[in-house]
Amino acid sequence: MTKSSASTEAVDDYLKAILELSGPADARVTSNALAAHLSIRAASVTGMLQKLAALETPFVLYEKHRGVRLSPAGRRRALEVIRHHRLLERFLHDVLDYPWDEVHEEAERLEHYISERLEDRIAARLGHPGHDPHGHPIPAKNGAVAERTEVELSRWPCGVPGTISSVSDRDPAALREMKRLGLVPGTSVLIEPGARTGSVLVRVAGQTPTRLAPEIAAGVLIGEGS
Amino acid sequence: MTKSSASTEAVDDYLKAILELSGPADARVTSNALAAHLSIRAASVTGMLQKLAALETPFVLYEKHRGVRLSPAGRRRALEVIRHHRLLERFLHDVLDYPWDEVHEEAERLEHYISERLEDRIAARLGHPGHDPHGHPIPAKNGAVAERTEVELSRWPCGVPGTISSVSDRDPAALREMKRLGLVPGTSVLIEPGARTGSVLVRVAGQTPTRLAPEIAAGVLIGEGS
DNA sequence: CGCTTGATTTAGTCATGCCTAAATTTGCAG
DNA sequence: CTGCAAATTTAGGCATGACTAAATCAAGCG
Repeated sequence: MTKSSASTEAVDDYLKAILELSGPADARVTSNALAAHLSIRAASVTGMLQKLAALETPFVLYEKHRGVRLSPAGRRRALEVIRHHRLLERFLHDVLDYPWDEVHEEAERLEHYISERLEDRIAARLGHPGHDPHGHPIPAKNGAVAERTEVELSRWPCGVPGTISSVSDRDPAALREMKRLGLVPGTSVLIEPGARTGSVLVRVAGQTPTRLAPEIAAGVLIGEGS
Repeated sequence: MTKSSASTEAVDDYLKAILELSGPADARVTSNALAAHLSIRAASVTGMLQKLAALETPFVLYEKHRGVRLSPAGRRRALEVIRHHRLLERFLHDVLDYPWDEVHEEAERLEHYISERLEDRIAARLGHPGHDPHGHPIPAKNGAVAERTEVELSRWPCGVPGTISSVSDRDPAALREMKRLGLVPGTSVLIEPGARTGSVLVRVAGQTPTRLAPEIAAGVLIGEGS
């Protein structure tokens, strides 16, 4: 008796993790990578992947020892949860005045529990926004996600003006630091030449350049724009 | 090793049920009553009550075969969850335009997952309301609940003007019916004499009296007021 | 080609919370 | 006071989802 669908918090988290780790190329994701990302043991991952692949409508395509990829259903659910997350962040930030370094944790919990109805109401209330407060695109209801042409900050050429596109929301301290430096999505910056160990020298228009620590710089995407 | 605190969705639901069933007199609640209220088996209730009573800080006082009562900690948590629920209902209704017969279900799910922080933001945003959209009082953060002097509609004396105080939110159809009849909290009404089988003849100021079915009337509280 | 090493899977546990079936207790009628 | 019926508890299971320890697989090296 293969189980039907339904989706728990744990399942949602696996699907989101697979989507994030597989990248735009939809590469296979290893158990180890998932275990690290989810902070659980690899053995637990294997068990779950076997279940997710054995569902009546499987959420993943799984070949033992070769990693997993999302099935269409799995991708659909993952995008739905990400949509919930980013809409919630936008909502908490815009309507309830949450500071942008605090929205992530709350959204991470609630994303699993809001109904389709609430999702729609929030989106309507916000005017169907395209991005969360950190600059990440909000998937549409049909799963469409805006193209991402941005690159990591450390890969942007020196001397070419660019615009901060998004900032990782996984580390509140990093977000506070970015805010302090004025490096919020939409900000125009120049990369200055300087010693590289992953760290980056950034200049916000008209200000003194600042050095960003590698952990922080790694979470910043930058795109074209004056 | 007795387990510490933490509180799951299931635990919250038990505590809320005990609070609701024990009434203002804080009477003991039987396993059977809980089982019926929660739509689960009595045997499952027994197991859970034993756990809730064995916690490092017990949520209930439990004597086998004699029912349970909430401990101070249990009461505190129950009131917190009810506060979440009613604040959420108010919020969904006022800020997100949910119809009043739909707020209950959504709030029932979310009440377990909102942080203290979000609770506070919502309360602030609403101006610290005292009642949910159905007229039920919202417990204060310290657990204080407004006195309830109201009585069931069927117990209100005929001919004495009263004001609809609250309407049970457990049945969406009943709520729609009440809305249709204009019987929302705050409405002034008169009870007309008429055959009683639990049903009630109500007259909203200036209108023709309507007969309320017993299931519906049972969920309505009425108090003094023109 | 065989081996070592790291990645991965299997096997067996545990806690949560629900269920059924089988005691057992309680309380009320006679 | 007895005994039955209803309420309640015990015993034993199942599903979820995590963990540890012990296989096993795979991949690169010599």
